[in-house]
Amino acid sequence: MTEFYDQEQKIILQLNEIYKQMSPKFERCTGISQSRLEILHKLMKVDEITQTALKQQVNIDGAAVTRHLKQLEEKEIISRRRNPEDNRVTFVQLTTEGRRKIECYCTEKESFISKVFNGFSEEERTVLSELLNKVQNNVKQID
Amino acid sequence: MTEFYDQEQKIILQLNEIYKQMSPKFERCTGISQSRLEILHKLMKVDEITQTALKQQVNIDGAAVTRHLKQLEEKEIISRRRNPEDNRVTFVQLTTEGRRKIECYCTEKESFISKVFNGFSEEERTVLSELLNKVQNNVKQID
DNA sequence: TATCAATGATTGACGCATCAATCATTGACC
DNA sequence: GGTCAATGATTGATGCGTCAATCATTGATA
Repeated sequence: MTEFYDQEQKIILQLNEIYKQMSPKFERCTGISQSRLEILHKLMKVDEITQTALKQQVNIDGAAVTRHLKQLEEKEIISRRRNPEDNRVTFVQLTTEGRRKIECYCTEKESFISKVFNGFSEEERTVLSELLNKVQNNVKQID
Repeated sequence: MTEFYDQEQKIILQLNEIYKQMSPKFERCTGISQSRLEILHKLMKVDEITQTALKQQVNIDGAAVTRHLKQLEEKEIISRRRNPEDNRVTFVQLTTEGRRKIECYCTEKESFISKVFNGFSEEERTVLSELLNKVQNNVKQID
């Protein structure tokens, strides 16, 4: 109905395209998927964390978390153990080897991200972040 | 390296989250996935179009296009025919029934999008679109 | 103590995207 | 006319996400 519909539609399209273009490039450049690196990044900041807490922090489905962790465990990047006080919950932790590897990933990620914001002023970044925040809040309220 | 790294990283996170939160809600609200609706939207604007051209316009993999069209064909929303002058290429076209159905989807989409931009001024939308464009161009140049 | 609801993790089925491999058709070139 | 590279569409394998169903464990309660 609004006369600004075309503009709005274009922004939605831009958001989608950025995501679709960025994700595969991120993965090629850094050697790891965004989700998985996000998991590892959370793990890096703590000693040990509950799988449920981790799931909430990275905001992906528990099933997906389980599968990520399973593979990371096979590669011996993380280790898991049951909580002896409550056998339902499992603790997740980086191995020392894992912790070392992530350093590299993070360096690559940093370099990737700086390319994404090439030519941006601090002002522009701030404005962009605020506007995105506004969008995000609106989206959150839908339904 | 840059001292603004945290801010940049946050924006990347915001972009991802918006995408991840918006996509499923879009689908629930409109009753159709974004990609599929984008395909139909392109089809609505033309009489007939080549499958390759369609693929380029929606910017997704040919394999995915084939699979979408296959299902849309089964539901009799679109129809396809070979180009008699070159049997390799296939033309895609909305059926009249399909064209009718899309009207509804588009109405829902419009309502959805207006919620996403609730409270935005025209100025803000313009700035956002420009900044996203800048991001997109940077991403395009990576690799 | 037996039952039962809640919680956490896992698995299965599915959707949607990618890439790589394959198949059919075409057109150019010997 | 036969060969061969290019083009367009399809299929298969894989990755990653969702939801729904299931399983084990726990704690409250009759």
